[in-house]
Amino acid sequence: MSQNNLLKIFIDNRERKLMSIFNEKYPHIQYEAKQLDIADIIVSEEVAIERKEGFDFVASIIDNRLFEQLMRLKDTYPTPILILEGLNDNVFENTGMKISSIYGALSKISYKMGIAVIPTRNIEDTAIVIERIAYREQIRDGATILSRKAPKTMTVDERRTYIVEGLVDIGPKKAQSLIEKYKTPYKVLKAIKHTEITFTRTGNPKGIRGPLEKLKGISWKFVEKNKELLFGNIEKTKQKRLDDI
Amino acid sequence: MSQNNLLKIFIDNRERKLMSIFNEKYPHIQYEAKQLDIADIIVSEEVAIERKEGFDFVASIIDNRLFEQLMRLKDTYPTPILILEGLNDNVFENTGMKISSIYGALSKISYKMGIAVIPTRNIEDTAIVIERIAYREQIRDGATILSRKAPKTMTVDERRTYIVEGLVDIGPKKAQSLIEKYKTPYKVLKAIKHTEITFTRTGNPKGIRGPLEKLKGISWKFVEKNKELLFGNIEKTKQKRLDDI
DNA sequence: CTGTAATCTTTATGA
DNA sequence: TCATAAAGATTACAG
Repeated sequence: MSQNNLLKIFIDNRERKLMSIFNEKYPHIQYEAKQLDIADIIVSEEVAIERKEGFDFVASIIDNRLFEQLMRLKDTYPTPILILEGLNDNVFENTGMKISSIYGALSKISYKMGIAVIPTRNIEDTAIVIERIAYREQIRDGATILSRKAPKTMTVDERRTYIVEGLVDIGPKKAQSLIEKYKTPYKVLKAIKHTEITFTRTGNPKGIRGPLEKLKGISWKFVEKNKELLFGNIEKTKQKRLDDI
Repeated sequence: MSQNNLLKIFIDNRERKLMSIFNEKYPHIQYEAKQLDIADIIVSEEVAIERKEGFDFVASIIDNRLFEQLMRLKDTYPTPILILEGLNDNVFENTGMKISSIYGALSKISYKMGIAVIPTRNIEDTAIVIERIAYREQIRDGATILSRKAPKTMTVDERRTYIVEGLVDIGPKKAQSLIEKYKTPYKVLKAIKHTEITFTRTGNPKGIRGPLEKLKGISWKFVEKNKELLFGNIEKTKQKRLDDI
C-alpha cells in the first residue's frame, strides 16, 4: 500500500488510542509523542490537525473551547485541519444544543474560518486520514500538478475539444463550437492570436475584431485572458495569478 | 428560530427532495428551481454548493466526475462548498474502492483544493446547513469580507501545463517539462509542428529531429500521435479513434 | 484517490 | 549503424 519511506509526525500525549493504531497497522509512521498545546497532530511546519470526536465537538461548542482552539490553530499553522470523527445518527441528540446551531457552527468553521474539515466514521478512519495527509505532505509533496486525464477512448474530435477546454473561461460548449469551426486545436489558437481587441476612444475595451468576431459567447474578455495565457504577450509577469490579469 | 426575512436561493431541478423539505419546514426560503450546470445549490454570487450523498460520492470519484465538477465549481465561485451527506458506518463498504483512496480524495478536496467540506447525517440536516449558510450570506453578514484564506487559484504556469496536458501520451510530468522549456502552449504546439520523425534506412522510425530533439521522455511516438491530433496533417480520417493511429 | 498494468524512452549490447 | 533486449519512467486503467 504505502511506500517504505518513513513518515514523521508529532502526536499529543493524550492520543493514546491513535498511537496504538499506528503501532499496530502503520509501522512506517514514526510518531513522536509530546505535549502539544495547540494541535493534536502535527504533520509538518504548515499542516496541523485538531481531532474532535462527535460528542466532544458539540460540548466544545457549548463551552466555547472550540472556536478558541481553532482560532489559535489557524493563527499558528497556515493549513489547519479539523478531523470530525464519528458523525453517526445519534451523536447530536440530547446534547442540549439545537441541531441548527451545531450545523451553524460547523458551517462557520468550514467555509468562513477556512479550516479544512474532514469527517471520518471512527478513529481507525482518522488514522487513515492522518497517514494520507502525512504522505502527501512529506513524500509526494509539491509534485503532482492537477492531472486531468482523458479517457483514451475519445474520438479525435472529442479530444481536440478537450484540449481546447483547457483555456480560460471555456467549458465544453464553447470548446466544441471552436473545434467545429476551426477543426484543429492549432488553428483555434491561431484564430485567437489573430483576433484583436478594439477599444473605445477613452481606452476601454469595447469588442473584438478578427476571426472570432462572430462567434457566440466569445468576447474581449475571453480574448484578453487567453492571449496572455497562450502567448504571454500582454504582460511580463511570471507567476501571476489568473485573477489579477 | 428563523427570521421572517426571506432567503432566496437557486436549486437544481433534480433536487426534488430538498425542495419538498423547504416547502414543508422552511417557508422563509424562497427557492427557484432551474437547470444548474455547475452547482446543486446557489446561495449567492459567491457561494455555491455541491451536494453528494455518500455512495454517489464514492462512485463519482471512480468515474472521475467528482474532481471535474469540483474544479469547475471552484473556478466559477469564490466560495465553493461540498456537503457530504450520510457518512454512516457502511457507506464505504462494498464500493469497490479502498478506504484509503476515499479518504485520500476527501483530504485532497478539503485541504488541498480549498473546498469547504461540510458533513451531514442526512438530507434533513443538509437542508439545515443550506438554510444556515443562506442566512449567514444574505442576512447576518451580508456582503462582508470573507475571512477565508485566499482561494488558491491556479498560477499561469499551472494552467499552461494544464492545457498542454490535453495532448496524447502526456501526463503532468512531460507537460511541465514542455512548458518549462517553451513557456507558452502556443510555442509548445509550434515546437511539435516543427519536429520531424527520422527513419532508419530500412524504414523504421528511429527518432526525431527538431526542437523537441533533446527533451527527455519525448520521442517519435509522441510526435506522431500529436501531429495528427493537433494539425490533422498525417492522415485524412475523420472520426478515427486514437488507439488506431 | 490508489495501486498495478501497459506503454513509452533510454541505455546497453551484439551483430 | 541498426536491431533487439533490458532497465527505467511515465501514463493509462481498474477498483
